Amino acid sequence: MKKRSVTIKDVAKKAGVGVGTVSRVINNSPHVKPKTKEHVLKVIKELGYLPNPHARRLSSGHTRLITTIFPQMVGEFHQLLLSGLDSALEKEGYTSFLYPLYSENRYSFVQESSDFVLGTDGLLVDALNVDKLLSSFIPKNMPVVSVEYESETYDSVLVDNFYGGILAGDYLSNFDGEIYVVSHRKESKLESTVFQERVNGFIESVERKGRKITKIFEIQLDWLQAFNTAKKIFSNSKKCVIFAATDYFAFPILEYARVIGLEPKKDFHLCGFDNLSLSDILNITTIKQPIFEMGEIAGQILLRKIQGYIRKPQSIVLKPELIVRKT
Amino acid sequence: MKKRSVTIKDVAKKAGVGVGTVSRVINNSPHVKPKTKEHVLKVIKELGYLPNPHARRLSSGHTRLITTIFPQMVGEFHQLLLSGLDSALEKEGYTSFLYPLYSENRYSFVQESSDFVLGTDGLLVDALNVDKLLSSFIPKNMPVVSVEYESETYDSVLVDNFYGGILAGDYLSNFDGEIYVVSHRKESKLESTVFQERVNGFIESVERKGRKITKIFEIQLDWLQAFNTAKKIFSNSKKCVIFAATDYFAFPILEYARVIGLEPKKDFHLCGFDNLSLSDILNITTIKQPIFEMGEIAGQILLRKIQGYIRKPQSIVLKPELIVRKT
DNA sequence: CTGAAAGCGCTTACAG
DNA sequence: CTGAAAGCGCTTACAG
Repeated sequence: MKKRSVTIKDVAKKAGVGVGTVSRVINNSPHVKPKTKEHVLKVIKELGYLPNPHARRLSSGHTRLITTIFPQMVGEFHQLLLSGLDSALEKEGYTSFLYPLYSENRYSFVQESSDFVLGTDGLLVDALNVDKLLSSFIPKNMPVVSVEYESETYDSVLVDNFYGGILAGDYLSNFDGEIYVVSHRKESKLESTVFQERVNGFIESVERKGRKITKIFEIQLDWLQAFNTAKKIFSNSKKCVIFAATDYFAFPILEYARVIGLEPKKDFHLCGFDNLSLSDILNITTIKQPIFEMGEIAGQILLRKIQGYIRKPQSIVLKPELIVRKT
Repeated sequence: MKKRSVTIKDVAKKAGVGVGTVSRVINNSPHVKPKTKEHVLKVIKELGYLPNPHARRLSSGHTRLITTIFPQMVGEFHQLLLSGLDSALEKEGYTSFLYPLYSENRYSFVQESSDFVLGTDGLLVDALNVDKLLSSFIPKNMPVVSVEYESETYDSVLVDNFYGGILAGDYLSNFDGEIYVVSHRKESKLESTVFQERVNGFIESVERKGRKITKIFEIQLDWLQAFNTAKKIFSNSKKCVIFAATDYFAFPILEYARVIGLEPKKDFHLCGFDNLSLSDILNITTIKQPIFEMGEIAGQILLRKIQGYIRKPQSIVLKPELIVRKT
């Protein structure tokens, strides 16, 4: 029932020019006489003409759009990653929109109706096993970059999580007390293994130092679970050192310790991972990831692939860094 | 240079049928003989055929896609809102992707290249002045729903923020001490006024009770700023009551109080807004918003508009609720 | 149930 | 600098 909207033909007719000319002006082609352009622009405004994006994309073959897929939304982390991505994309007039997989339904949706991914020029996948996720629904020639997961099929950019774990282990091994690890349990088989790698590095380091890990907890990405885990840890031993595989867990742990009157660096030691702003505020020792840079590099690679650069997929691995603060 | 991908014609030819038939099978039309369908499906698989979404959208006129625009990414809040939205959209085979406006560039991008919004069937805008944001770039017949902002042009669904402020005021006025408010300063003129309304309601209530507000702080949506604000507040007066216009601020305030050894409900009182899970963990008294419901209702309205339902724009206003905990 | 054909609204050589 | 026309890859009456 919605009345047909105004098309390029309507504009052409009213402006007394060919549709080609109208097309040129809306695409800012330099090959239009200024006077013609001005006139066409006026008619466009009068008619309230808005080019149909589907038609444009069908004939031009591109959209200047990128899809970004990732598991849960972790506000600050993604804002940083995406800012990095934006900084690369903007230069070429691209932008990205997001498709977070925070529910089962969303997992199946991407896999079943790849349609909306195919409707963009490229795909960035964060912290997910792209190789399994994409399967046969994405054509071979679709430009894809994997972040925080080392793909076998596509270019990847990630941080050396194992080494990050080593750094945390080397730091925490200096202190007395029982050693605990609080890590993330994958909620989907498709999530990447970054957490496992961090833990593996940590284990490696701790063992090299001749220490033992008392217990490893694996929980969901959830404040409350981390809080309750802290409760368990501190009920076992007041004197302890804890590696939280993400700052997101480090906060509630510190918080709980404070509630029961424990003092960081005296009663316990704690090292997080990520270096989110909250670890700065709370003065939590952590492993810093270059998040913005990951996004930026991923964007650059993606753009190159879209532009036709072909090469064997390779991985770019950035180094994490220990930031010692007051825990 | 990328080799032309396989089209519906290729499939038709190889399967020995017309393109119409291929179209019918990929669209799951019931008017295809099972045998034909099976055969075509086989050929599709052999050829690795993937329908071109742009062509589909151009001729069918729809995408079953919704754009969701909102300011910064606040992990949990949006995950809830979007889950509500999903629950409405999924029933009709729709899904939404996100376009957060966390940077200046993104603001101008939506406004300049409305293109990618027009490429979807509908638009959900959260916590933004839609009326100004959309201006002339969105055609009049585009289905739009506004959440957390009362639009003059479109349907809106929101919580009665003023009343929420009243609830907070009625609660906090019971306690002695200087009264402070920590609210959000808009980072863009286009952000909605929910925070202002909460504060207005709070002021109204407090004045009715014959009390006075000592100071109102307006800060960015940032842990550190809230933390530092708490520092200022507590350096003025140890005995105080604080209204944090979002739980996001309530946490660092509580945290700071704890660091300097203050005890909630004894030394100070605190009421947040939103009822995010962290306020539950930290036992912060707060004003609960029905976030999921907002998303769900918005989705239902959007769907109806897409389906052609036309009516005057109206607002649906939900009631917030005081949740008394240990602050 | 199926095929041939028109049409969706653009872009882009091509010829002038 | 500009117009007429082919083409992008589908969907959908229409006729059979």
